[in-house]
Amino acid sequence: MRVHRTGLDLDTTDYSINMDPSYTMLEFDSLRALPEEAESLVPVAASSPPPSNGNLCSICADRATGKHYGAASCDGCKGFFRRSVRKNHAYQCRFSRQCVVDKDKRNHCRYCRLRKCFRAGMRKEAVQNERDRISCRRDGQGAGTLSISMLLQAEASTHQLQSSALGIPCDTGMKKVARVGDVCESMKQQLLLLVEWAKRIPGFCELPVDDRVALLRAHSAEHLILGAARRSLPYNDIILLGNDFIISVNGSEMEVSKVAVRILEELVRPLRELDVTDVEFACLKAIIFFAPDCPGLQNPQAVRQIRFQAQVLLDEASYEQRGRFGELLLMLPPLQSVAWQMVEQLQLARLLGEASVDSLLQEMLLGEGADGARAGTGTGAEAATGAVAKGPETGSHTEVFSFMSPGDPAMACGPLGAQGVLPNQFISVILPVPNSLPGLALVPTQTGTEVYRPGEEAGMAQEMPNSMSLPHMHTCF
Amino acid sequence: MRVHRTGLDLDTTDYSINMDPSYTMLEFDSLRALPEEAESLVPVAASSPPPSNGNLCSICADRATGKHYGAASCDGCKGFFRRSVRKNHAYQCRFSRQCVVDKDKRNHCRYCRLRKCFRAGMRKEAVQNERDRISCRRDGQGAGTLSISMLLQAEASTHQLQSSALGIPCDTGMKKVARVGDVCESMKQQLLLLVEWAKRIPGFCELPVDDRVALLRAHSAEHLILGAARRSLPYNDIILLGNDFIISVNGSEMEVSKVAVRILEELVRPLRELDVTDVEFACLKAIIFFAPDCPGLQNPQAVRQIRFQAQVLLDEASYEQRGRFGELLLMLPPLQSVAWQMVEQLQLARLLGEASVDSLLQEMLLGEGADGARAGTGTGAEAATGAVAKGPETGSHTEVFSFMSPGDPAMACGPLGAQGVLPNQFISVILPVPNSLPGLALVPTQTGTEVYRPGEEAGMAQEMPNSMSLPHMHTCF
DNA sequence: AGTAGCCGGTCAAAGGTCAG
DNA sequence: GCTGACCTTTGACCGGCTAC
Repeated sequence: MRVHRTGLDLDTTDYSINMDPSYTMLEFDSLRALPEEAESLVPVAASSPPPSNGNLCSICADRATGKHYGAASCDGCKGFFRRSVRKNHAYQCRFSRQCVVDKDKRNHCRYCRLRKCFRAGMRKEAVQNERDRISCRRDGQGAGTLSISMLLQAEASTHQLQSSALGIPCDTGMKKVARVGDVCESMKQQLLLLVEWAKRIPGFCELPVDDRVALLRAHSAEHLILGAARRSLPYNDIILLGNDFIISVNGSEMEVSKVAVRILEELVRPLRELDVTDVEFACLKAIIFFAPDCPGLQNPQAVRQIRFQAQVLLDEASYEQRGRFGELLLMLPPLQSVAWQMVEQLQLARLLGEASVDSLLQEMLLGEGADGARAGTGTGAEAATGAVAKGPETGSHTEVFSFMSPGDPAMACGPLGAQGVLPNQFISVILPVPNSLPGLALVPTQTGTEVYRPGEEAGMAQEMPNSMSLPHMHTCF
Repeated sequence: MRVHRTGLDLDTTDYSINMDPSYTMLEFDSLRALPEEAESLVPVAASSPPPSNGNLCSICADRATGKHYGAASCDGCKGFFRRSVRKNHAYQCRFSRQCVVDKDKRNHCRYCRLRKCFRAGMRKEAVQNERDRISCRRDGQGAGTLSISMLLQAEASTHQLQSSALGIPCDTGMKKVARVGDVCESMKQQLLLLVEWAKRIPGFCELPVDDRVALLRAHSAEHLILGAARRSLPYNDIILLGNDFIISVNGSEMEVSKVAVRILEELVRPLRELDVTDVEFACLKAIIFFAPDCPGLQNPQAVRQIRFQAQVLLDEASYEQRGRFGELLLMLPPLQSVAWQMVEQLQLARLLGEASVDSLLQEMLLGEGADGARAGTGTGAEAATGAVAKGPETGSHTEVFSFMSPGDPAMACGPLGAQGVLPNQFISVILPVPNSLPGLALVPTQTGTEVYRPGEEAGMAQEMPNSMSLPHMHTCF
């Protein structure tokens, strides 16, 4: 054990500097040290080539001697992990399980050290096992590797677009209370931004086009709600829409304000209490988006893998505070619930003629003709294997009740025939930019399948023929 | 531990640099410098090794156990030096700082002993930070907190009850395919077991009675689904019910089998891939149960705290596999989704007269007259503060659509008047044990508010008058 | 054939323990 | 409370195997 100094005793200065390392940086390091994979859990979560931390131990930030048991680590953490696994040690933290694990203090708490080993990607299966090592599979490289910076960029780009492209003044003092139409307009804008966001995620662009469509539809309502909640964090008792209208608890129409109250109580309040960071928001968004049990996915495993990465990124980003990661993930069920209620309200408003719902909202939010707008709904991600084959029974009571709720199970399990038809039409609708967002510039997607044709987008969403894209739902009305 | 110092020991300079820590041992540092003559470049260690040879302590001439902190020394001097440095002890010589330090008299003067340690070449830099305790782990188990063993006990007790109390053989080969009635019967049994389970959780028993009722209602459907999924893990393509009936993907009625497919695809499959443990199941159950955004809670913070504990327990139980905790929590949104679909099916079946839904199912699953059976729904946990005050608008379109879906928002946000009326009645219904579970013995709860009265429970659920307990929902039909 | 990467093992020298 | 005989843990270094 080299007590402190290496042969070259120049470390002394470094030492005093490292005494108080910004812990976040250490986290960042370990965060980049994404492990190869997580067993059967997820195929191959690509190992990220650690750009900055090069040869730092992802557990304690000491000098790493290579990858050991799945994580770049120093000899100390390597030996510690091996001994712990071999002897099946059950450590206990004498404090609150948030001990700092760095070069100086790594021996202070074995529980927290071991835990950080696991978090950094060490796997106990790698101990004592064969020497073969799967290191051949080490480079997933660019394919499907998520990173914080990528997510932040995607987020920033849509925010840029939002504030610069909208012709509506965003910073004037008095904000107008939104009416139903304003809400719909805002939702539409936000949905377009969601598409933009998704296109900035390389993993998304590499998915089959049908899967991309499915993902865009599946949780769009939750993204709207999450975005609204986030936007409203600085305010009290109002929801700030993307188009600068507000929804007030007291001053808005009843149907609208009911959802608003839930957003404030169940989402804004806990988000505020957690003081969620931008990074955490970005991760949450990706976690919601890449839902592997989204109905009709051709390649759910790829989606699961991306979500896994996002989930691990969030874990790393929120590691410093004990229990924080769990609290963040536990926002998702209420978010889903509120989102559904919003969709129901929208449905209702449309039925009553209070809102004009254009095709975009129809297809993304109301899940027209498909299973969209519902979380983890439908026959399941892998349903295409057979369970869906007996779909056509939907007709029995379905048509009667299908208008009951956009989340009606009969709809969700409806024939998947629409999948073959809808997606391409759908994507042609949502990818071009309507005039309402004049400054919005689309970057070409990496797959090149969708092309932005400047002349064709105007009013397209409204004018799109429904005959093909709404094969099922519209027959119910 | 190898101390990697070469013959060139530049510590002298370091020493003077490190002088600051207001340490009275500084005295010894300078003292140590004293013996050096003009040649301060000569390493101390090189000059120190006194005639005292390999296996003699260079401080007290006792038998040395090796090199410690830079000098061959015995365990006594080693420990003495470590303690002195660690505790920053300031000794004083009562004589003239010329005390003899040998095996016999080494404890006579700590000042002179420590000085001799330094002179022999011991360096305080070689003393490390305090480490973790090796043995004797004291369990700082706080009272009133959740624990794994508590959760496992609660789980085990309901399993015991289940297998011993049911008059139905559980291990015969051929299992019967459930019809709608069988499903309902199973659900009812499981809901009663859920109540039993909850009563084994001390934190639950300490909640206000209305909150206990609210929690029991809020996510009962998810518990049924989770239980079914868990029970079905060992099988393929079937759902095993608690009463030993099965739901087959192919052989069951359509409505039932649709939910079954989703359970299999979205829940059983990932749970199986994760190979979820009993402990993890137990934690998940508690996390689902203690939902702080359950509508109408008087004390959401207490519930949030319990869930936090459960969530942290799960984290600790699953931290050995990277990303596992997140994957487990991410089962909850699809679970919620499937649960709602099941409730909708149940509602539908009841509408069509296919199922006889008794009061228990009505109140716990369908959320009659309250917001139950929905996850994180309603006006929010803290809604009672004011948002609900303007509830009565529910009547507008609500009655028309309230049967649309058990999760209908209009219902969820309905007047909370029911809360004052329902709970106590409700709890009186679900706490006694119907005859269908003859062997089920209730343990008295710790609060003592509910008492098991053996003579009164028979058929109570069925016979309970609906007039009070279903003030809202039943008027819709 | 050589080298890089990762696993296993070793053991001096850290650490902690707990009667006395 | 300190001491020190006795035990555990740490980690720098090295040997060996596999893949490229």
